[in-house]
Amino acid sequence: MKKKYLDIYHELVMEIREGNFKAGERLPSEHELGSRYDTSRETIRKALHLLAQNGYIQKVRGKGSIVLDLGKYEFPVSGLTSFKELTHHSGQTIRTKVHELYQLESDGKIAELLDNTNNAPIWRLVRSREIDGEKVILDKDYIREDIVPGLTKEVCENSLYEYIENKLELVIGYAKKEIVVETVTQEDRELLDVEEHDQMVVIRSFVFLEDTTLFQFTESRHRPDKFRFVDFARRSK
Amino acid sequence: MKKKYLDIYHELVMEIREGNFKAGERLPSEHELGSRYDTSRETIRKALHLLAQNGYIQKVRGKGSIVLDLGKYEFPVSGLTSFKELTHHSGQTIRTKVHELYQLESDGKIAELLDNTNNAPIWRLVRSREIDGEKVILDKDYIREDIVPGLTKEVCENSLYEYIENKLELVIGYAKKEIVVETVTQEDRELLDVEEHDQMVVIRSFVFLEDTTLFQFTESRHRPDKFRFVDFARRSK
DNA sequence: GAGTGGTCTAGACCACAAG
DNA sequence: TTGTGGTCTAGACCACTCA
Repeated sequence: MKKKYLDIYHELVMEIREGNFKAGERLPSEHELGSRYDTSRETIRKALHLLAQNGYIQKVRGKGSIVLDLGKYEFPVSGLTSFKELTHHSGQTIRTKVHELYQLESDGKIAELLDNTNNAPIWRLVRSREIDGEKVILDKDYIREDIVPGLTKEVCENSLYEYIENKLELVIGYAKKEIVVETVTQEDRELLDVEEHDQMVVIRSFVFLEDTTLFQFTESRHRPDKFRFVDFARRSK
Repeated sequence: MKKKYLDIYHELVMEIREGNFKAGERLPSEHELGSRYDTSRETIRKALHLLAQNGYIQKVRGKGSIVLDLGKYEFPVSGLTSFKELTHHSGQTIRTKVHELYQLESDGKIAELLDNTNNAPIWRLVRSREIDGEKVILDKDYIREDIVPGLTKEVCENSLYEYIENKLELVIGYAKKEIVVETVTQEDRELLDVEEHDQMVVIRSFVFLEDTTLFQFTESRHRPDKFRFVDFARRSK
């Protein structure tokens, strides 16, 4: 299905990134954009809604859509490398090592965690992440094998989500997460370069498909000096 | 302005909370809801979009809107009290103590942080939060006095945001946040019950009004054993 | 008063799920 | 084939900002 509003959204993102619309300035009015893209105002509004949700603009009634530059607000003091940079962007060396990959036959606790009613086998996957020569993240995953079959060491060493979304063509819908701080475990010490630290930042997630199926539980353990979480929050309207 | 879609949203939230629509079941179709509320389908869709954004339902094409119960997915191991419970809900005793409240005359670094071009005075506010008899959170705020005038010890001991949004009738638009872990400072030790901990979870935020004005910078320092952040994330469409 | 975004309507056609 | 949600239209009226 063709999504005109998505095309317009991507077009406007590009224009903002390239500086054709600058921070503090206003976008053309919705009426004007409607003419420019030869479409209805409601379709333009869908595109602008996406821009606002993703922090590119702020809509102000009576004035217009103001272009933002959230990147310019950098936090003082902490000169650490960002988590997003570490995991997604930039040319940092990330090496993944698979420590465990096997199927559990409906272990009681984990089966209950993932879904009370399902008796399918469950993958247990343990990986460490080495960034710039230091092993600082430990990822422990439990994944329903009936939904994500065919996992191999090679797949897990590259991007698991790339495999799930592109090869298996599953669509992830939503996730529930928590972030807490806990004491270092023996496993952390064995698989990571914990060094002098005695606490770890722990991110736990339940991950659901678009059709509401719960298929994965993840525990991601980060050495605290290498952890950073950045968030952009806005009221939902 | 009357917002029909907001009324419908609140009505449906109440029905879900009361169990009239149960988790796993489907809401009535958009067409059906349109008849029921005597409104157009697009207006119903706005209400359902809000429900989805806030984790009440998941829309599935061809099937319908499925009611979720994210509350039932509770994280194992960590039996700690949640941050949200601590700060927002429940009958826990929270006592706020104001340690500092005064105006800075355009201090260079802070002025630059809050806004390069503004020479208005800036409030410096330092508060500790005592929860169930332990002082575990230290909040340090810098607030533009021209936007938030009239701060008193009493206002800051109660809810600052209640004052800003209800008394001053300012509307907060969005915020940029980061979460990191840093070592305990001398100030933490003096104002909080740090005990044996040597690290703190630090949440820093830039807070903006609806008209894109940056008016506040906040540093909130939490004792790690009392910190918990819960998040519900979904793809924006 | 002119221009902006916010809400709302009454349709239309399309893609997907399930019987 | 029927029913569902997803996209899109061409209007309308309202609330707000600013000259």
